[in-house]
Amino acid sequence: MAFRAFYALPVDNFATDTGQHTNAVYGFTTMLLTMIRQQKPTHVAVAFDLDTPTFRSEEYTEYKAGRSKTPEEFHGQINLIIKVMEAMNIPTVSVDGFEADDIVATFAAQAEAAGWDTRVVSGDRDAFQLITEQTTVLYPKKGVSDIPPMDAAAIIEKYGVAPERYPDLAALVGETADNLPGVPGVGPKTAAKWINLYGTVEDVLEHADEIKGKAGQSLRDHADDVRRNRRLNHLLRDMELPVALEATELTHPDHEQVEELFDALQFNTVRQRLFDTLAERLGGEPESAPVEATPEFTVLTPDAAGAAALESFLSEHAANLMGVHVVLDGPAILPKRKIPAPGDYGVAIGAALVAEVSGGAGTAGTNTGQAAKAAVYVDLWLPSGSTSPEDTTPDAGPGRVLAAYLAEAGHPKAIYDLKAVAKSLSAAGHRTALGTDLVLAGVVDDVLLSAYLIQPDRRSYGLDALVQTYLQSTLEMEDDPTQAGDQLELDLDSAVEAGASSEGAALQARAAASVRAGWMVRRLSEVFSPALIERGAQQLLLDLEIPLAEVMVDMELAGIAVDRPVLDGLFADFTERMEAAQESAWASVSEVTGGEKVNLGSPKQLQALLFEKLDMPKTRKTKTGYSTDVDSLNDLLNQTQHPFLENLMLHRDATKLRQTVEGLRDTVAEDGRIHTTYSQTAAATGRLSSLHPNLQNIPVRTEAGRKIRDVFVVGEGYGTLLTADYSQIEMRIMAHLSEDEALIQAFRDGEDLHRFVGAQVFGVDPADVSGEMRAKVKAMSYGLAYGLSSFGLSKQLQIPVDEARGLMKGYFDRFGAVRDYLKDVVSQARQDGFTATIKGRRRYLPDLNSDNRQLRDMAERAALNAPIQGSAADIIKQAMLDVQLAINEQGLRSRMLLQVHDELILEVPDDELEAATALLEDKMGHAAQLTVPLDVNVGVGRSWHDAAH
DNA sequence: TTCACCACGTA
DNA sequence: CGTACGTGGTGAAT
Repeated sequence: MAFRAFYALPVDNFATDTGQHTNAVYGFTTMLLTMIRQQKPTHVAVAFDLDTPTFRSEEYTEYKAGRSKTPEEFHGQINLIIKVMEAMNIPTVSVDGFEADDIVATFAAQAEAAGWDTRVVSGDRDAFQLITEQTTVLYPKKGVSDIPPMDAAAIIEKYGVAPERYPDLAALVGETADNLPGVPGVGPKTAAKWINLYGTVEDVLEHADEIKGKAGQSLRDHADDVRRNRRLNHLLRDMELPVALEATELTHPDHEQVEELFDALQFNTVRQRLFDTLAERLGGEPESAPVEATPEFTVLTPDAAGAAALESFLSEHAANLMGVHVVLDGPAILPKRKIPAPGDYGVAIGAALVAEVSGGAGTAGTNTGQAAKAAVYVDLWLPSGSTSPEDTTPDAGPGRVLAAYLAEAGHPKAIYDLKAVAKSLSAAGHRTALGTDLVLAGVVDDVLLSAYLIQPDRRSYGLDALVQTYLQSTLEMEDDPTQAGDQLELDLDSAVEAGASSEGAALQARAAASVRAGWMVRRLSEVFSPALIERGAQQLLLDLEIPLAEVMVDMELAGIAVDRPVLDGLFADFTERMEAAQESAWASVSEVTGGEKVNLGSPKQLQALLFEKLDMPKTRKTKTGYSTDVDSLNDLLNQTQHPFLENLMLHRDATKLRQTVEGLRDTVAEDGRIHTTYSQTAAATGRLSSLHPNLQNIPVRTEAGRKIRDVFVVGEGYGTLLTADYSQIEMRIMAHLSEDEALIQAFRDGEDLHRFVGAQVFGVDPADVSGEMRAKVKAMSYGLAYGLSSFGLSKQLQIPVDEARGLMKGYFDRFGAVRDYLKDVVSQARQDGFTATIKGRRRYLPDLNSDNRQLRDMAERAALNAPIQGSAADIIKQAMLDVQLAINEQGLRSRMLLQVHDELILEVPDDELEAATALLEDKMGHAAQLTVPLDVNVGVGRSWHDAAH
């Protein structure tokens, strides 16, 4: 059942912050609680398999062979389940040499003898043989929520034989999972026919000669297999068990132990369900409604009465933290290829405000009673039939009151995805009844950002996923997951039936969903707040990430102007190059291919051509064959001088550039600008990422690629683009964190870092450091921050491993503190379980203690890099805030448009150029106090390319 | 239509 | 056998 739970529940949604997976624990526990509630047992025991051999594997060494080994993520969860059982005072039994099903069968036999009704819950069909009048088997159909009871009638209906004959049927058919082959060509239907004709397996075999045809011959040929199967699938019913039947009586759980364990597992909701379920069974206090139940709410009418109702609601609750959920109707309903433009970022069509009445529940995790809640919903959508805001009387409705509340910085709000909400509210005036844009202030928690700070390497930060992980609940309208799903439709139907208009019903449903989401945001905030404080991440949230989200709203809305003709010209140019290279490539192999046009974009077809038809030497292995990446192709070119390879690489280059240009062209909005979207929760180190399109990977290294940067230009009404980037920020952070005197001195003296280091490593004068030496040292210095090995360095520099090792030794001899620092980072992280940046941003790396060497090594390299990359991210984020603040203070029109990890791009009116330059140098240069100066380079130009210095 | 894989652009 | 990302093509599976 634990295994079933493991595969039924998404492993990513069930993990503690430290990386312990809990999906099997969660699934098993909830399944057991459901069983207790449904079946109302007086006695419960749980049996486990052991890893050790059993009498079955002794008899048949192939038993259960060929099973893929247990996934890494399942590891350790069984022990956690046993701990949960201990906390619940439910005995767990396992016996060396036997399987869980034998234990279960023995318990069932004892119970039957004692005249008890028995339920066996098992994911093994062999348990069907235990079914009698008194004993029912609960066998999971799928997952852990659909576990129908199987009695004799159900078995007969499903398999056509009585339960006691089921193992006979299984013996004939075979069981793949146990590696027990049956009679080839015989399925359940044939087997059932024979069993009903003759009886047991032995009876069938006795009459084997009477069975005609292929099946009969097959049976005779495999009689031994069948007998073996039957022996092995027979469950023992007379074992010696270490626990007496009477000792399995269900009792009250160990309250303290459950609290402690569930704190560690971060089960915040099941704990209540556990106490409630057991209390209900054992006649304790009455069951309380779950904390996550949707609050009762009022939909405010779009008139003076609604406004008054909202006023009164706010006068009572606005001073306290409220969960605010804004219904966005936008990207979700836009066709995928539609290019977002200002006003298209999703439109706010309603908002729910949810408060927790003081005197209700305490802090998260210690809730014992039901929280008192209060909620209202304000719809902002244009009423049916109206085409413009004028059709309504917004001044009289609750919209104005809501707008004032949202804009009031003194009213604390918890929200989900501040940036997205603020963007859509800023466009509210276009499409809602309010006729004005909305301002959002007073956000003291964005649970999206809180979750990211707590666990920065999650795959999904969707509200539903967070609710699942941290509240073990769902956004679906019904708490019971087995009944979720059709609830919304049901509500709609019943409302329509009751005579309401379908529009009214839709409003009601929208309101309910919004209120529920608002409540979940409120609850998440409650759970996250203490967690943030415990991690020292509260400042990061309040002083860095939340204000940064607000800054990015304006950056995203601004976008960056593009020169359309230049863009189109590049596309044509790259297309031409691509086609030319393709023709040449095809021509250069036409003799081998017979003119067949290989798809140059298909690694698979390339492999066939290069390694089979042309019989070139094999390159690096990939999962699906041999690599055709640039390094490999260059190696091949050196060895074979085949012109196809050159043409192929030219084609690759041209295709990639063309693709980049095409991607940009597709995303130019109607305002002639490209609006990227920054993700604040994508990179585990704390960096931002850029999406739709990604403007953080625009080519720069090659001449042809750099031309693409000429496409990004200053927009109308502004004079120039201004770029400012940090020079060698990661190396400076390395110097700061390692406190290496030599490195620090180099930066303080303002020397060319790589020249300086080169001089040290090669033992020559800085003036005598050749370009080649400098390049080697540069590669090494940066590589160190990533955990580069001598092997990797040798490959990158195309030098012997010994030489690479010598380089590294030379480096560490001169910069010993760097080596000590790198060593300390890993050992400290192994101890703490996390790394931290200069602002205290953590990254958890549980794999540092993994048994798997590859995983462990990867985690070590991540541990080396995270503090450095993450601190750089902290610094530029701080700089962005400081820059924006200074722009505001000085009343400048200049505006930030892009961030590319260590670079900011601004749009500046001519008369502000001086002020903006000074401001950037100052704010970026002083965003952090390091032991070394932060050096900033500023460039100016009409395009991004020209502004590069 | 979805997914894994490869390849490749940036810092 | 250096980190952190996002995008897009291919080809197999659904």
